[in-house]
Amino acid sequence: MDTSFTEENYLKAIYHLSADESKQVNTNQIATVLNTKAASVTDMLKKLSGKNLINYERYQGVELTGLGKTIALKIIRKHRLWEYFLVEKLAFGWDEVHDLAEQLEHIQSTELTDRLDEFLGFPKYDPHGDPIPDQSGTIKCAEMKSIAVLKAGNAGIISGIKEHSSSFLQYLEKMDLKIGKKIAVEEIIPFDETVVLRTENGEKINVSKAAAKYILIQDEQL
Amino acid sequence: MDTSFTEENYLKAIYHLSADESKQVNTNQIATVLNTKAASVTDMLKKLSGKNLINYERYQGVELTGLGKTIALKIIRKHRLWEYFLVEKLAFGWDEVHDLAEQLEHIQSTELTDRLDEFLGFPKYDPHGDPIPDQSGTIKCAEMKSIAVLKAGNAGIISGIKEHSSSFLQYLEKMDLKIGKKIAVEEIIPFDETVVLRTENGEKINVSKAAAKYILIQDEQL
DNA sequence: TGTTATTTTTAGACTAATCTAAATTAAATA
DNA sequence: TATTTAATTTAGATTAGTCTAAAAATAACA
Ligand SMILES: [Mn+2]
Ligand SMILES: [Mn+2]
Ligand SMILES: [Mn+2]
Ligand SMILES: [Mn+2]
Repeated sequence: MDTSFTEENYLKAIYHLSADESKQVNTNQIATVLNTKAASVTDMLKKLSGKNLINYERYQGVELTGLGKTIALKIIRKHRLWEYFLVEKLAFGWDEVHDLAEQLEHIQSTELTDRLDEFLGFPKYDPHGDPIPDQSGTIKCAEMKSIAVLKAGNAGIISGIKEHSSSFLQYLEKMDLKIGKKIAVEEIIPFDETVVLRTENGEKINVSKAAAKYILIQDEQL
Repeated sequence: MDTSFTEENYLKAIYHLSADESKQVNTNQIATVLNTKAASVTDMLKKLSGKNLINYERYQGVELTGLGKTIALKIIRKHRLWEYFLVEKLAFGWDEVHDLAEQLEHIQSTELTDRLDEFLGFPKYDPHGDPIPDQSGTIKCAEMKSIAVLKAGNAGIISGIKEHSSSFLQYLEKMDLKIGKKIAVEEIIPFDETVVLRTENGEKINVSKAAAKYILIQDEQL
């Protein structure tokens, strides 16, 4: 029961696509996120199906089996632990670590993963606020909402993002909108729905509707 | 100018073989250390030659070009830095880290390598006493000799080993023969050439001729 | 030096992962 | 419902890396 680098990437892609949309995942969606062609995806789906990692019927889309989900979560665990390591120990910026983690997530050794986890102090969230699955593959999924749905007066702690492109990460960096920061919505300007945020130290930050959609907050600290 | 996982392993193997024997490396030697067949090696030699990473003429063996050596040293640098990380930061045993480093050495990013180096405090030697090439690929090659060639009364510091199998590493572990330990040769028993070592704290350790061959010492600390 | 043994290379085939182009199935819509 | 459009699958080819078996070159040695 060995999974190749490539198979792992497919499982991870299917996991993320089905988490976002919580339904059957289509061939073309997978092709898009993996930067490959639909024909290649079909070939791989047959292979993964043969290994009982996905449920697949021609033309009907796919979903992960229990085994497939377990493997996907192991990859995601490694990805996020390595991202945490790179930011916290090697002083990389949060916009610089994803591509490296894409490589490191394929290192095969649960022993290494678990020791890294311990070395890092069992972090719950990666640098982008995404939850890190524990040894058993369990994810602590905090209740989060986009600041685009908030009303004036609402408050919370920035806890996650829905967009991981480095241009967006750099935007947040520039705006000083960091994970863990406490913010309150002061007003929403009607004209273009700009969200005006107020931070704990009185700073005012204007966020466009487009950006607000991708910023997630949590009500209270756990 | 991109080198694949496989190409990197060939370059590394050729480097190590030519360091040991300091001459042309043969097809069969490479096949042996890489656990592959001579025919596969020939194919790869042609490919590496086409990329100017080795000098190769049919039936005459190979040697690395300057470029090939540079790449090999980068892989070795990464291998040894990761081994150091695994032992010093994640508390792995020195007999457990080689296979993991075989995977980690192929992670592509000089930025990561250099930051890891810094994080570790720019170590000069890996857990097995092998020198870690610096950023420019320079190796500090200390003068070492096998304790099998010593006479009674000679002394030095255990600084390296010539055999990296985990069974040998575990043997040294059991004998409490660690890198950095100061030892003196008390006597060499004529019958079977057993080397009797005396450590700084008065401990006596008997080492067989077979094992003595693989243990390297240095005269003085630098 | 001629013959045998060893090493190395070639020839041809295989697998994993990919692609393009064509065929098929399903979905959308007139 | 019939027709058009979009999504998906198949067919056939390609590339990297590997293999076995056979041929060719070199080395060993009688
Ligand atoms: Mn990431
Ligand atoms: Mn992340
Ligand atoms: Mn090693
Ligand atoms: Mn080592």
